[in-house]
Amino acid sequence: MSARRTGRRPGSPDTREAILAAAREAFAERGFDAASIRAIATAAGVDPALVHHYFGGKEELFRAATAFPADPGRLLPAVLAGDRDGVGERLVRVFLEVWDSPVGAAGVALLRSAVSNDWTARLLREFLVTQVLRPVLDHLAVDPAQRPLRGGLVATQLAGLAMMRYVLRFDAVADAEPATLVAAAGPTVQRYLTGDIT
Amino acid sequence: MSARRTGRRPGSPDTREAILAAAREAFAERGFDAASIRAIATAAGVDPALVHHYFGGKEELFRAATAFPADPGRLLPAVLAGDRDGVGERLVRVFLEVWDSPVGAAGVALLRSAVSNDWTARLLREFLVTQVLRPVLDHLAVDPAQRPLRGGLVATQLAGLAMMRYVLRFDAVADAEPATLVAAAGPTVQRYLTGDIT
DNA sequence: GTCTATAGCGCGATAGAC
DNA sequence: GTCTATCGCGCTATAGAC
Repeated sequence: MSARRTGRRPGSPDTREAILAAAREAFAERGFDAASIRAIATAAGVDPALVHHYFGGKEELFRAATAFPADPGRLLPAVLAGDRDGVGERLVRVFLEVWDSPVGAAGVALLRSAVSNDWTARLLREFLVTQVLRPVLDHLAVDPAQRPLRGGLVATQLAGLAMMRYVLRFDAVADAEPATLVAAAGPTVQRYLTGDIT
Repeated sequence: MSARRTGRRPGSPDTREAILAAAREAFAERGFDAASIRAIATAAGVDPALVHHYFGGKEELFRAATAFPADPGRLLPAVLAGDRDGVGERLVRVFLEVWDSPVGAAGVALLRSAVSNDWTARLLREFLVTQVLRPVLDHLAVDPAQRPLRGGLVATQLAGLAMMRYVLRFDAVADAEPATLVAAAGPTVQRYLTGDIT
């Protein structure tokens, strides 16, 4: 899907998008460090220097490629609407929907890079906390003293799911139907959010 | 930084062990790709060429450094002994004990490297399946048709725990008491092993 | 046994020609 | 706007001197 620009664009209008798509894929596949501008440029059919021309540097390219296209502010209301006991299941369901979709590559890129790169790790932590965990815990009016731990536990299950399904590609998890994983992990997340964890 | 002495290191008691220790730490901290033999050699106070002399190559050094010193065959009996409903908790407890101990660095190295390196990912998958999941599922006599999924789910929770506690260092999880995490994640693992996941 | 030196590679980045 | 050419770097690995 490419947004067409109105008005005359110098050169090929799609070049920028092609670079971004190639970058997203490369970062998702190999992580920030291992992905190379040269390989991205080749995949996009352009010259490496052009990438610098458009984006300035590798970090800026990464940020542009992973700028989260799925605005959690738009998705969370659907998770939070409805009964309190169903938040866990709905959170896992939306999580899988996003990550299974094409934009999920940005998430994979972020996760894969966060493992061996400090500043992308911070990016991921902040995204998780401020965009996902905090709003959910707020909405459920969880005891503030328990929020860090409960949020962290939710993060372990979601991150583990993402790791096995998208990064390490553990067969049984990677090939499972979303509904199967929702049924399995939904109650876990629900318990971490509102259940008895002592 | 210049602890360097000219001439031959006399009677260095165990240069090999020093290199292995430095390697384990470097691989745990930065992953296979990002860790460099040069840095490892410097940390161990030896010349990079000496590392090659002892171990032959980077891959062999990695294998030597992560050769799992905690034999699961020795630890699993304690997990499996006892009531069937306590396997989840005991598995999480032993898991944390091993990873919190010095030898846990090998696990962190393996996990961190598996993310951006195909053959270390395979190493990790095989270790998980053959050394941990399969014996546990066998012992519990889980329906063979369900073993891949149930094993995969257990893997998501354990891997997520390891990611948050040791790799991404999500505060609430990294600083939590082992007992807290056992109480929280134990029942999850137990349910994935023997509970209702439909 | 240990170190110096270097080959050979891929990388990010940039200058400047068209 | 796009590309060629190149700089400077860090890496693994090896050859060979002490």
